[in-house]
Amino acid sequence: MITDSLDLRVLYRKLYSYFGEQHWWPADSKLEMILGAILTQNTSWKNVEKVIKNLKIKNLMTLENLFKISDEYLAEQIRASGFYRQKARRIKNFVEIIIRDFKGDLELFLSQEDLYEKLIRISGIGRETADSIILYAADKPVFVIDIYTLRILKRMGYDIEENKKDYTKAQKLFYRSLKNDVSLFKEYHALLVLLGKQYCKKSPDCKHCPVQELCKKVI
DNA sequence: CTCCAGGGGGCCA
DNA sequence: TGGCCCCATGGA
Repeated sequence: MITDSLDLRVLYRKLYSYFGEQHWWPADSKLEMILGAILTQNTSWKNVEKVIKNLKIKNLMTLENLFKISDEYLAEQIRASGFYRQKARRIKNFVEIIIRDFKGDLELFLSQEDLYEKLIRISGIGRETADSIILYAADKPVFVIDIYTLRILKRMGYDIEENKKDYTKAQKLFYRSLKNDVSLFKEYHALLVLLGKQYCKKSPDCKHCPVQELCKKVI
């Protein structure tokens, strides 16, 4: 088992030099970032882009308008992102908290000391979505773990399974290896997703993978 | 046709 | 806790 934290620093350097800056999260506002985080749950970003574009056209990229409309109407507007009835309710759950408990002040909500606990309490926002919001909307240094990250760590030889139960375990690996830097965490997560999408898929393309020398078994 | 995507919640042992 | 099932569209 590889436990040398140097590997995770080497991985970042190699990914960064190969792929370059990713400038995540791609969103025009914090609200858009948060909606994107909910909409992309187990869903391709391509579909989410369509929905975000549609929400802007329908003038629904505001807390007030999202609060006003019915679940059914919102569900119709986000149909292309899948799980649309659930996600409509999840978005409403979030919006209702901001409107009712924070007077619609999203910045005030994001500056809460116990932001993670407040986020995780909202039905439809789990660990990954909460961490994504804290990193990319509140700009606080948490390392986001997703299925790609778990898969990459596993294939590199770490004692990690592609299962949410190893979320905290995977997070600790990065915390032990890296300095607490918001920009670094933002960029690293984006690079891991990119690597996962292009080369470290379920059926991997190790032959062309830019970091295959860090992997335990190359297929 | 099948597989899977920038997850989360409910239920049950 | 952890395993299983459900949610659902759209692209490859």
